[in-house]
Amino acid sequence: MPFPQTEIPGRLQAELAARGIRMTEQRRAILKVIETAKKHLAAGQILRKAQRLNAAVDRSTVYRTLELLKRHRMVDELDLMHMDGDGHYYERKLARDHIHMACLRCGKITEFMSEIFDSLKQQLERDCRFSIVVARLEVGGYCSECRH
Amino acid sequence: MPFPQTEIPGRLQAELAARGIRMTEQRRAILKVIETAKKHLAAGQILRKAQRLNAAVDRSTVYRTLELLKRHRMVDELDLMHMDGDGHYYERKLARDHIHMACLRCGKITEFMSEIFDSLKQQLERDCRFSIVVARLEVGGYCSECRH
DNA sequence: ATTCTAGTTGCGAATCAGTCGCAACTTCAG
DNA sequence: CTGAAGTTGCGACTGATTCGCAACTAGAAT
Repeated sequence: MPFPQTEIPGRLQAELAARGIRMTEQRRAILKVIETAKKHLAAGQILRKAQRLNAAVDRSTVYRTLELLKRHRMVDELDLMHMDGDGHYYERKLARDHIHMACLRCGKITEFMSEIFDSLKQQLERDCRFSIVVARLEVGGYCSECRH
Repeated sequence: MPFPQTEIPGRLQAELAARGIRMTEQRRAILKVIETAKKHLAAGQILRKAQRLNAAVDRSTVYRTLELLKRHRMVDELDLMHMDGDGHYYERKLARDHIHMACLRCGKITEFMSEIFDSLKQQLERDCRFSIVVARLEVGGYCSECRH
C-alpha cells in the first residue's frame, strides 16, 4: 500500500466507533488484519489471519464485516484483473486514490498515484455531471521487468 | 456502446477468421449477439440470446468463447461496480478505450472517452515502464439525474 | 451493577458464476 | 473425401459468497 506509515493503528476501529457502530472481538480481529496487511488480501486470507487472532471468527462474519466497511467507504474492493480466480481483494481506503497495475506474467501489483488521474476524475465530475463515490482503475500488462 | 455505427456487422467473425480460428454455428450465434448488443451483457444473457439463434448453444460454449475473445482482445470484461451480483459483463472492444460510470441509484451505465484518460495511460507506460494490455476504469457514483 | 434490545454471530445449507473431463461431433486443410 | 485437430454438450464440480435462524452480546438506559 502506498504510504502505510501515514496510517494510525486502530484507525479503522476509531472510525467505526465515530459512526456509532458496535465493536466486537471479531470485528477488532478483522480490522487489525486489514490495517496491518502488507499486501492486498482476499476474503479467505483475511479469514485465516483473523482466526489467528481470534479463533472464533467465522467466514460469514468476515464477509459481513467487509460489506460493512465497503458501505462506509473504509475499504476498497479490487479485482486485480482476476489474476487468480474470480475473488476480490481488499485494501484500506486512503485519502488519495491510486491505480493498480497487475503484471500478467509475474503477477506483481504496482500501485501508482497520479495527478492526471485526479484531473480525470475532476473531468468526469464536471463534464459528465457525475458525482463520484468510488473510482477504480485497474491495468493489466507487463511490468518493467517482464516486458520481453 | 459509443459509436456502434462504426462497427461492421460480421466484423468479429472476420477477425477470428483472419487469425485462423475455426468458425462454428455456435460461435457465429454468440458473436452475433455480442456484435448487436445494445448494452453490456452478462454471460447468462449472452447464453439466452444466443440460444434464440441456435438452440444448441451451451453454457460452457459461451464461457469458452468469451475466454477466446478475451484472449484475442476482441472483448473487454467489465464488473460495472458489481451493481448486480458478482458476475461479469462483456462488450466488444473498440479502437479506443472508454470509461464506465455506474449510477449507484438508478443503475444507468454511462460511457465516456477522454483525452485525459489516454494521457494517463501514456503516463503509466512511460513513468512506470509498464506495457499496458488492458485498462479498465470503472466509476461508481451518482449520475446527473440522481445526485439529489 | 443490572436490564433490555437491537445488532451481531456461528452454523450449515444454499446459491451462483464459472470450470472441467470426456466422449461424440465438426471443421477445414490436404 | 478423409483425418487430425479443434470444438461441443453434458453433467458433475468448484470456490466464492450469501442466507436463515437461533443463540449471543454490546452498550444505552436504568
